[in-house]
Amino acid sequence: MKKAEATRQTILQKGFDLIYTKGYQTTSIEDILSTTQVTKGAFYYHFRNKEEMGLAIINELMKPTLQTSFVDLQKEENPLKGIYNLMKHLLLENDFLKVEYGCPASNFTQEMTPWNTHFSKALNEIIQTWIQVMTDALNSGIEKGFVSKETNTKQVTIFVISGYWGIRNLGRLEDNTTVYTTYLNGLNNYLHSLV
Amino acid sequence: MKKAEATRQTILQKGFDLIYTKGYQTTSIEDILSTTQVTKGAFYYHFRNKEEMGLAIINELMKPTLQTSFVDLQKEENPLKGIYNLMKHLLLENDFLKVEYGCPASNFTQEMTPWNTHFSKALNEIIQTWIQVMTDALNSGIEKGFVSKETNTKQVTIFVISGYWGIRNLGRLEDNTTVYTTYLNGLNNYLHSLV
DNA sequence: AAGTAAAGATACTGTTTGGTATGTTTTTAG
DNA sequence: CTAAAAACATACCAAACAGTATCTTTACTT
Repeated sequence: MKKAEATRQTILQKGFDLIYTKGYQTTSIEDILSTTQVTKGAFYYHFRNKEEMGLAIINELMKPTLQTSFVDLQKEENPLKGIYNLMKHLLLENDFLKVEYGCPASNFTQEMTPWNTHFSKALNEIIQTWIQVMTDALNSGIEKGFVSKETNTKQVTIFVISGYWGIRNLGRLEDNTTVYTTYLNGLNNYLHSLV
Repeated sequence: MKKAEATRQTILQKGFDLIYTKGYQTTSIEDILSTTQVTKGAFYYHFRNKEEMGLAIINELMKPTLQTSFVDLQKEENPLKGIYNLMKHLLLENDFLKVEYGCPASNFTQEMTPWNTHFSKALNEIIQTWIQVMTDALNSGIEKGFVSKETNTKQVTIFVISGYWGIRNLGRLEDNTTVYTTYLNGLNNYLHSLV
């Protein structure tokens, strides 16, 4: 990796870390600079402003990362199992995502949506892809007989993703993984009702 | 109402409006002052600082408002119907809550949790009350035969509330009530699986 | 009506912060 | 090797903002 590209990645990575743990607005550019070896000149060489960095974090860091989690869903034969395992993985086993910090995409959405349309648009693209992948998985699950034919796959997808975002929010408040296991049990029961 | 109390309420009300639509951090005290007839002197007479105002908004405005929505849940005989109607009301019929702005409590939580424990605590109290009320309703629903005896009421509550918070988040992104109706249908199916 | 405390108005301050101007070093192309 | 462009460094600026100091008006009590 070229050196210039390395500093760019440093900024994005550290920027993501700080924003994930503290929020976008409470993370100042100075914060990023002081916790790295990057100077202001370098920062503004790579990004026109703070917003451009934020968008780069979404598009170049978060998007690809989430993309990989879709793979787990796609390689599982039974989508109901796939969905449950994905959620379990995201909530309990992924040591990149922490309870107390919630879901990066969800956090970002909540904080930025009211006043920044660019962010909303970028985030919406991510979530729409997720919805698409899950719906497709459920549809093929119907064909393979894993899911009841009467299932409205789009509806189930929306329902499941809502639950995920919500529980992440709740998890932050309580700062405790027991709500996660409780949620997962609830999800499990729900998914079984779709067979 | 005394005049002093009136200005205090003006601040809280306008503060809530702005925070609900724009977020806490993007709402400056100057914003509140310029959209009301209140001056800085008056503001700082009533509140020691911005945080104290935020907490007052949670405790004196949001808490009581949410309390009233619980009543709907408690007066319904069948808790499953009660839950569905409550959600439907909150999502589609309450013209105080807007799609594009989401759920005030959820928004606040997301924005403040990472850096302000006072806010988290106040918000957690609200949500814990909500959980309690819903669980109680479901428990009495079991006794009355509306809900299956095998139901884990706490689990169902967590599952339902997560869904609500999540869909509000999703609704903001898409800025469209169709996700709400989709969600409500999903919720309806889920609740029927508990009979 | 007068005196006192509550309530409100105005001007100001210190700091944070995003962003710029300008200069220096490093890399790359020819 | 050298010139030019890319990459980085430092000092500075203007705006926004939370909060304070001080002064004036309003409301209440006796």
